[in-house]
Amino acid sequence: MTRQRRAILDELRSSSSHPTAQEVYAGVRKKLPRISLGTVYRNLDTMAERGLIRKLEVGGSQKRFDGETSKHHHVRCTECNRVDDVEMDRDSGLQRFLCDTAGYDVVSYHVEFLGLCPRCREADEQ
Amino acid sequence: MTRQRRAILDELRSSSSHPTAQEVYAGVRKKLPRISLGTVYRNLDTMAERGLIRKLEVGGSQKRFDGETSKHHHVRCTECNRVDDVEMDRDSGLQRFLCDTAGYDVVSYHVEFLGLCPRCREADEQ
DNA sequence: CCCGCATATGGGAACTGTTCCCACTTATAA
DNA sequence: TTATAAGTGGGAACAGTTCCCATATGCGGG
Repeated sequence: MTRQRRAILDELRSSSSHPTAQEVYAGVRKKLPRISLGTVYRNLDTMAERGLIRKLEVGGSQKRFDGETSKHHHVRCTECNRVDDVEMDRDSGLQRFLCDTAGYDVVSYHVEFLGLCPRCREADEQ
Repeated sequence: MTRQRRAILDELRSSSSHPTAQEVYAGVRKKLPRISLGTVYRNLDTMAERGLIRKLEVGGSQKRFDGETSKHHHVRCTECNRVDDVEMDRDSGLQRFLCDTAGYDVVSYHVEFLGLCPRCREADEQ
């Protein structure tokens, strides 16, 4: 656990905004100005593999990361791509489909809601 | 409706594999060898905007397209990124969450299942 | 406390998927 | 036809990410 990895983890855990790698990089640079972008990507990947953090499977052109590893779903703003959490019980109705779908060995699923976040809705109304 | 656009639409409609832009390009080139990749991207985007086709909001590094515009969900193989359809009733339980979630104006949602497709499962077992 | 070594880092080059630009062509309607 | 709005091909430019490698660092054993 290097200084850099620690800083990246702290940054992610203290953020509630599901940042992209570039946003994590920008944040961590305030404490470690010489950290490289490659290091940020490398650590985000290895920590995600080890289950310390979560790499979100959402649409959009950039990957997003989450310091909260418990299972939950997301809303993404179709305009600014901001991602927020959705509180929601595990839907047991969905689980029924996990076993026998197109011959797949289904191991998980995720739900993404799409809509306008409060900021963008307000901006649109003006 | 140009020759090129027609060919792209035909290619998509005759495929059940949710191809990426590059795969569509490869397919269309059999009929129109001089078509450019830019034209494929341009037409996929405009047809998606006009609702002729669908741009899938799935994870993975490449966008995928679907000639079938009716609402349905998807399974993606975690190994080869192949995408298949999931037959599933609209889950009215989920609809309840659409109105008041984190202040968002939610307009849609999608579900993506993740797992191993038959081919990859078989390959893994060997 | 220091050594050795596996592992990580910084910097930049390379890669992949996508978008953009522009001179030229084509579809469409008058 | 011809005018013109829209689309095309080719390639350059971009953004996000991964890779490479010489150097540096964390860490367990002596």
